[in-house]
Amino acid sequence: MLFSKTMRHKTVTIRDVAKRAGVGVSTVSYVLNGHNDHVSPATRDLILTAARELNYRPNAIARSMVKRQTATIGLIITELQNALFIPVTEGVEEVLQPEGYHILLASAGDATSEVNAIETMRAQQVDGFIIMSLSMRFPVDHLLQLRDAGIPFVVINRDLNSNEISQIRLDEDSAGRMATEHLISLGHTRIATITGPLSNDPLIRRQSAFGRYQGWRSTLEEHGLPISEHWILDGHYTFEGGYQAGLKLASRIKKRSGPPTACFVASDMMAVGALKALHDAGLQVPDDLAVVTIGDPPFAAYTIPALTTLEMPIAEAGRIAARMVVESLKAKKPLDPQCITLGFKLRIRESCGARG
Amino acid sequence: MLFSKTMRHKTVTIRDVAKRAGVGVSTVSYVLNGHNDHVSPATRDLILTAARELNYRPNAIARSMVKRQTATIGLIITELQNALFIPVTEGVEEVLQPEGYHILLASAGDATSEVNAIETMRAQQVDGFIIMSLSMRFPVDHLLQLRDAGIPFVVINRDLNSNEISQIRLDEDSAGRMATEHLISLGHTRIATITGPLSNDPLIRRQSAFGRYQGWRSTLEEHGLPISEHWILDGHYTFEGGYQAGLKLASRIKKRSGPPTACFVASDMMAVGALKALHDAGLQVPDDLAVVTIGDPPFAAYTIPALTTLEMPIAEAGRIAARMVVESLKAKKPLDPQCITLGFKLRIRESCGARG
DNA sequence: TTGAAAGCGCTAACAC
DNA sequence: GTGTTAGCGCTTTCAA
Repeated sequence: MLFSKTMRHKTVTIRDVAKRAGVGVSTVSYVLNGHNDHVSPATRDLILTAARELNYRPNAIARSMVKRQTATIGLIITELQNALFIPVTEGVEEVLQPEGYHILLASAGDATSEVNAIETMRAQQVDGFIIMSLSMRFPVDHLLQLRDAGIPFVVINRDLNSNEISQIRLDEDSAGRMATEHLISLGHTRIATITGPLSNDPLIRRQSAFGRYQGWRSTLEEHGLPISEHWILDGHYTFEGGYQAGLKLASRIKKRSGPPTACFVASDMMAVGALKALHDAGLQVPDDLAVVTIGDPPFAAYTIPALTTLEMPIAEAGRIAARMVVESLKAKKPLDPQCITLGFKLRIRESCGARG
Repeated sequence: MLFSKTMRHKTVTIRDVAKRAGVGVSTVSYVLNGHNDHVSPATRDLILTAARELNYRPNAIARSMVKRQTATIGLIITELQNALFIPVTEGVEEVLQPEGYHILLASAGDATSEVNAIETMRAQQVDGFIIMSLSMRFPVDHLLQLRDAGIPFVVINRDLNSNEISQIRLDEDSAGRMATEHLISLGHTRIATITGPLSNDPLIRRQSAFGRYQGWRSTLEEHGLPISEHWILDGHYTFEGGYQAGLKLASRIKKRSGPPTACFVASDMMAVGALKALHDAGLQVPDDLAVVTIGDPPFAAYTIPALTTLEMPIAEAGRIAARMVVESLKAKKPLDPQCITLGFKLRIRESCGARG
């Protein structure tokens, strides 16, 4: 260490480096930014050693100040507790980091705090936004405002019927269809469903829940298969909700009055709950009830039985979103609004039986 | 909207507000920062309306520039995929957000990228750091350097034998002991363990794995209970590792040559794997083998059987860490290094039998 | 009670 | 090739 303890709070600036190297600040700036074409190798070395000797550390804030960009992207998540948080963040980081962008993170569970988070981050001068939501209905005004401000951003997993906003959606309807088709292809004709929150309360209702449910319903209708209202159970997208729904299903099966032989469970958490309920009720999966679900968490292969499920392309959504805003930033062109819809992939394991 | 589309990129500055209100910039600054004592209510109103009319948005970057602090904390995580990521982040955000601090997020899986991440964030002028690790052995030099720079930071869950660095540790040893004691209190005398990576390779080895293993071992020794080397299986802290270890345990149990009747599984992921292995082998938990584990993920109550486990105080660690660095920042005093050790809490469910 | 002015550390014309 | 200089938008003495 070159510094005594007493000096350590004095920040070394580009001016100090310039002085020590006996050159002007702009030359230092050029070298530090790799604009070597304009600088002779000799001065270059001079500057580099001076910087090293002084333990110089460029101040990115000052740089942002003049360049008027921060190389920082705001990542807003509606719920940290949500399992999707990990994969999006992974995807986002994976593309942002090599591009030299940083992530400013905030969680915002409702519309008000989302507005606040965006406002704060705009104050922090983030260059763009990635907003990962829970597919609830949210007001859209503040997003349009963002767009008007020319700040690139993309919304993942929200139900927006605006074509002025870039968004990445998951094809929930076709997920419901794929799951149901899978069950039908296995010979099932009596198929129940455990849904996410279908409430009309916009604060609770999840669009994904509705989409998945619709997919299930349409598929049964198209195949001319029976739909019993008793076979539609709301599991609230929670473990416990899935458990309770599973219990109801189990009692129905035990009564043997034309019970379902299969069930489409709209989320992995609910599926885990349902599996336990069925087990607790003394029923066998898949023999008494085949189960297919959505979401492929790490534990899906280790439940009893292992879950046949539709993998959600969440990390991919994160990657795409990140790429979109980075592209826009690099091209210095506004992000022209597009809606990308991502599909799900079937992972066959045990919960629908050995054949699939 | 007051602006036409063409003007929307012209940023409104404090000077514009001052001009419009017919006052000096300093007065505007006072008002905007709530230093109302020095300003007459009349001018105050003037300024506030001017700001509103211009849709003025303060530039936090410029502010940071002069105040030389950013109200931003760097959060460095060794592995986004790790389940602990969610609870720490939650804890950290919970205390940081109301204090007006922001989170700059980065993942860094090895020592080199940790050094890089810290360097980048220092360039970004973060005010402090929270470093959440995987309890591997990491070099400590860059941390000491951070400390010398007077930047407050705390390290969570790393095995540092430096008393110059603030850290929050989990009492892994006593977790191992508690788990084992629980099994013993239930009458078990033949107790196996599935451990985390115990390898001597510092890149793989986890200190937590070692601590938990030691806790198990010491407890058995103190009780004069037998320890068979065959009862120590490395499950690598993964689902699959737990599964494989579970399979081995199962074959040992079936041979009936003095098999273990209980097992301390050092992580919840491994426990889930082991549960499945035991099930696949046709064995019953807890009847054929009681299982106690560490980590209380949301699904723990819904495995078959539900996991009796030791809850890790990870969110609490995040909260404490965040509080520590915020305190230090507010007091403008260096964080005096302390090592806080957090304990685990027993959650009794089904995997050790109805009695516990 | 208010305003003018001097920076915070850096980049990028613009001169030489 | 290299140095001088004018800001980026804000806070904060210091005078008035």
